[in-house]
Amino acid sequence: MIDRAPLELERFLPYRLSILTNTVSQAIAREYERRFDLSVTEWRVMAVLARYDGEGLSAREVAERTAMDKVAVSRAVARLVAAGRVTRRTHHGDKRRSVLRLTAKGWKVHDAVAPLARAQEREVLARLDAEERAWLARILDKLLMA
Amino acid sequence: MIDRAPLELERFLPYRLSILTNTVSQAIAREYERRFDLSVTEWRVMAVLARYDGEGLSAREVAERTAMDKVAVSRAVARLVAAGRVTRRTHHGDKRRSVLRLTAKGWKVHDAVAPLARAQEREVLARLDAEERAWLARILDKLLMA
DNA sequence: TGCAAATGGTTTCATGTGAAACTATAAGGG
DNA sequence: CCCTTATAGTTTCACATGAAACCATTTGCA
Repeated sequence: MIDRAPLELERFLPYRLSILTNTVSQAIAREYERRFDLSVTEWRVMAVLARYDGEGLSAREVAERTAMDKVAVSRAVARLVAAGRVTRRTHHGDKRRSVLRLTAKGWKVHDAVAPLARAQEREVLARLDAEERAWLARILDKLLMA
Repeated sequence: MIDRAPLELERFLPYRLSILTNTVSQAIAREYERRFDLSVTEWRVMAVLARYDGEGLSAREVAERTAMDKVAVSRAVARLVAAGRVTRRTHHGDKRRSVLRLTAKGWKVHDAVAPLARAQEREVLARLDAEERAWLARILDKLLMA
């Protein structure tokens, strides 16, 4: 049986996910790109550095925790270091590895952006009722695991 | 009250949506990009042309129905025309507008790709049970309207 | 009518991005 | 130990993308 019925793009899951992701991400990204000269990739790097602060993550660990590839991380880190938002040192005992940490300046940016991000998330979730939010969380968990 | 708790990226909705969208889209996109030399944007254009066939859509209408901007559509159409998959004529009575249609060759590609796309969607949805699928549809409807 | 504003579409420019190649260092196996 | 292989990270190249400028045509209205 040949499957020739026209594909209805607006009912097609990958398409709908793509639209939703773009609108949700862009809404906030534009804001902090403009106000802080901070790209999405840079923000993600800052977020994980903030979260695992004190440990001093390597670029590879950042890549793992942000689902970005190492090239993207390398570039984001280079910009963050140039902007004085992140320090990069060499790992004791493994000169290949870098040790990344937020600077005080980096923390200030983080503390300004984090509430914006949270507010944006709340705004989206506010359009759902409690039951829908619970299902959404569950569905994402399921689809995202391995 | 200042909101300084570290932002957990892996629980953050925009981030999770972004990961999910990328994995879902790339899984299939890679396949038909390689086999048919067809980008995601080109595929979307073909999908709406197939769906509204006979009417002969303009580039603007394609843009509306694919949520792509007019630049992206212009480029995708140019490639499709060059590949002989789409014809472009000038609208009767409005020389600014184009009238786009799939060629027989275009239909062949469409008929080969559409089942791949559907199969990919089914594969994702198969990871959810019936109840979850219903909620997902409902949640996307709600989040995507307006 | 004639002219400013709007519309359809393309081109240009500056920037972002992934893949692959590359450098440097470390680890592992004979 | 040496030498192959693996790993961390950067650079290069080729291409995708969005914003703004642009051209042609049409519309609205003084």
